[in-house]
Amino acid sequence: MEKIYNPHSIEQRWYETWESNNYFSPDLTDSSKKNNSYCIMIPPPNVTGSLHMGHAFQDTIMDTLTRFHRMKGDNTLWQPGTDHAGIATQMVVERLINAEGKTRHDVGRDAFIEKIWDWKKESGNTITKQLRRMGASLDWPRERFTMDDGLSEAVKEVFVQLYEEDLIYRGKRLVNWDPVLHTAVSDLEVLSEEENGHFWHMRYPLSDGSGSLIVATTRPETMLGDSAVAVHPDDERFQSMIGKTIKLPLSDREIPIIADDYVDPEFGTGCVKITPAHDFNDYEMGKRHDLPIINIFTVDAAINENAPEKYRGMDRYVARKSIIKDLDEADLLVKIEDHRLMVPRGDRSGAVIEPYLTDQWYVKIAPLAEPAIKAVEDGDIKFVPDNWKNTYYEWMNNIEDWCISRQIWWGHRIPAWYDDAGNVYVGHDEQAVRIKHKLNDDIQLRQDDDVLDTWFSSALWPFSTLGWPEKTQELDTFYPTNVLVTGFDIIFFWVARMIMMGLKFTGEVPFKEVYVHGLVRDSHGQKMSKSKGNVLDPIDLIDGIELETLVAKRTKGMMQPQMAKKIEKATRKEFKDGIPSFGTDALRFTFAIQATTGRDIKFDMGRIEGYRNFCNKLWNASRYVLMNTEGHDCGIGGLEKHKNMSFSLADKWITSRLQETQKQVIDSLNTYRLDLAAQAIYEFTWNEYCDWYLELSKSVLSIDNESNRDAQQGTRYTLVSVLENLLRLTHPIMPYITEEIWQRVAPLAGISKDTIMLEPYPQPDADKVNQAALDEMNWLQQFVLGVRQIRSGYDIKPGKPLIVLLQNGSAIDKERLLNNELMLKKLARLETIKWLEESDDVPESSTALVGEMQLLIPMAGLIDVDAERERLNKEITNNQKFIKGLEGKLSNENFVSRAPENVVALERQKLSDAQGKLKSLTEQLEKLKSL
RNA sequence: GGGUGAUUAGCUCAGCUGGUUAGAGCACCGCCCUUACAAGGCGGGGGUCAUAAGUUCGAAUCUUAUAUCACCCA
Repeated sequence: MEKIYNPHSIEQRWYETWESNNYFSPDLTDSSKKNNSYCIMIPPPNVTGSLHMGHAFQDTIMDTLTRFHRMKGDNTLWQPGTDHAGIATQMVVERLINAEGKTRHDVGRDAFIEKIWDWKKESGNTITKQLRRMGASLDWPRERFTMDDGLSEAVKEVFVQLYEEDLIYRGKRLVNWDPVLHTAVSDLEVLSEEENGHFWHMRYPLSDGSGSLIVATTRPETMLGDSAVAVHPDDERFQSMIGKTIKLPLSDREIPIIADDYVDPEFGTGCVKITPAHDFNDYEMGKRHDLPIINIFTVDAAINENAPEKYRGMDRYVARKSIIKDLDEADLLVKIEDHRLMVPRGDRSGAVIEPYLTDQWYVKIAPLAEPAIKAVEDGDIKFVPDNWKNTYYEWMNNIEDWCISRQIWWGHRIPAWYDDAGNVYVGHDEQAVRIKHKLNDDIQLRQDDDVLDTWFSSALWPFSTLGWPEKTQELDTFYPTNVLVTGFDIIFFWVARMIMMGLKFTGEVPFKEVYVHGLVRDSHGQKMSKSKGNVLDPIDLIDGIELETLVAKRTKGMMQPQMAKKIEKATRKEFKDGIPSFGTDALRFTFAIQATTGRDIKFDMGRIEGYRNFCNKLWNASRYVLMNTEGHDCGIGGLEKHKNMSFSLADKWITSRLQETQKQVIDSLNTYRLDLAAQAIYEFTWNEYCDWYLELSKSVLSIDNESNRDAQQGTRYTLVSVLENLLRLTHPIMPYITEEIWQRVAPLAGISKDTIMLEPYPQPDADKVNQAALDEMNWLQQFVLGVRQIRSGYDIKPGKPLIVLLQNGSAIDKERLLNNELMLKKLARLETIKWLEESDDVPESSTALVGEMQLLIPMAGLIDVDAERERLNKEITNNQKFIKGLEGKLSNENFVSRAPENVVALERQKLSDAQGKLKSLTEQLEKLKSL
């Protein structure tokens, strides 16, 4: 093995091996495995997208769970696939066409869609290649795409069924209209943010000339569509005006003054202009009062022919200016206030969304939501962490009908046809519609131009990918799936809709648990975004990137070029030497150890560097093991085959600790605490296996004679078996490095298999936990630590051999010393260890305690008496404080009588230990004084 | 305005159903290139657990209020 861990040379090779051997595929030939199936559906990434840090985090979680369950013996499927991402993809391709100076309308619908398919072929494997780089063990032969034939069939089937049950309807409603994209978008695709704006106060004169009202608005151009002015029914200021009419300025229409509870008398002037065609609240009020709905906008949000001629054709903001000017000239503009208001923008186009009256398709959601709420209430679906169910309820209880039609070209075209009379026919295809409704060929049918919201097909993902509506073996085996891993941002878009559709069409929940993870942010806690220039590409962390390339990447194609300088400066400052190559395993470990439930991750370069170092540590520890075991007798088969093999304290201890670690890792993975699992692995590997066990093994391996053969065999056996177990334990989180090392180590443990990833996951064995060994090892560690502290405290060179004298030892201490003298000498660099008799003179020493036993290092020429005195005094003071606290506690009648017995006993034990220690420290101080 | 979460060492975070002299990594200080690893070893310093009140024999942990921050929904 190379001296330095080099992820590059191993990762690519192993992934190809795994994939080409179909190790990722579940076994469907054996029906007995049906009962222990495990399945995760990947949230399908946009087919034309590329991997970002959020994906990398999420995929690490899913792959860790998948590999864990596969090794546990479950029949495991991680289902891959991509999403056609209607608007996003269409926009990408449209931009390409725009660059050629054409629009999609110049190209035409069919040709445009053809171009998108071409684009998909070209760029669609970017993200799947990147998923492979992450080590994701997805079953690639099953890869699906939301627009492939099978899934499209499922979409039609669902649409037709819902329509036939009156759960899909077509209606003229106010929708969120994107005037740039020319399509309706759902509530969820609209992002409202507070922006600076104005509040215009306008005077509306009464028709009878008896006075006027002042209305305030943030969108004055909508006055062209006003059909009433509303006041609160109890508002005394306006009582006399209710029922009268107003002469609407500029339009010269007469509109009524109405009373409605909705009006907040405190807000603005207490009078609200009502524009039912262009405001959601006004629309509702218009329905209540039977007001006319006057649409004044074109699809571009320019003024249409329903408005006075003067304004027709003007863009909404041009019209706004013109209207303000005209009002001002007519002396009807009272004042303009600065105002912060919520501005709704399309999440794709960034355009200000207008409420707009159009014909759209809707899903009647209430009948679907009810069972979906119940499934969570009944515990059929559990959220992890649990509190997300509140967010889910909150939304589900206030859910509105879902607008599923989009006026774009890329997507599943709505399976509805119209005849010339305007009748609607819904069916799988035109032929089916004709047969069902007995329509002759001479009747012209025209398919609806709209396509379905992308989330409509995503909602079917958990069962459509498994072959639904066919009754497939895959559905039978893997549905309901086990867990959905997702960010909270799409609980509404996607999770809730999958639950509703899953229950509706399969009668079962689509997944039993929803694991909600946090967002990956930059090191300052900022969201990563192109415009901030703080985006990290997971592939760059794996492969490394030169500073210049990184700067170029971050500043290319900026929306606001003036930001480029700032970004360049910040990037050069943060990444002075670019980013080194950390490898996939280090990246995955970084994600895993930070995956505390429901918390965002601040991505810190220090962390990933630390875990790259951890990989190196594991690598080098393995080198040590191999160096000392290859070509030697490693006791393959264990005690059963080698009756004389003997185990040292260290062997028994590390074996015990391995069991405890395994238990903790398994428990943690079962409860989605990847952070605790990774933490346990890290600590065991570094702080126990490497820092103590490997060091202790050296003293056994250094004595190469006949009488030590059984002990060497035991140690070699333990070195190998613990490492082999540790590699399997770690594999789900770090697949590559564990496979690479395991290939060398497994044969030494008598295992000859092709891959670690199909080996069983380690199981803790309680019989292998040796409490006596754990206690004795603790004694040994205290001993070594005591010597090291003295050595370091007095600047004694690490290499200088020391003499240790022991006092006040019990029989156990004596026995333990006898057992471990060799190891102690080696670890603490001791020349001799000697018991002092009562009668012996005690030389000037610095001392440490191991329980009751005193450990003395003679000071002659090494240690400064004053310094030692000071050190003792300090420790005595600390100890006295501690004792005082304990005594206070134990003299408290309430504590002794009310606290559980074991707690009291523990405190008593602590007190007596501390008192013993104090006594011993005081004696030592006395000795120094008397000298 | 409503909701959710957070606040623990200089930084990034653990601390599970209340009982540790409050932990880790990074950073910091000192010593050391000891044949697995300097991407390392050994030792060390550093925290009134946001604030206040309460429950309790006992609170980082439970309750309430306040402050600050973040996100979601109006």
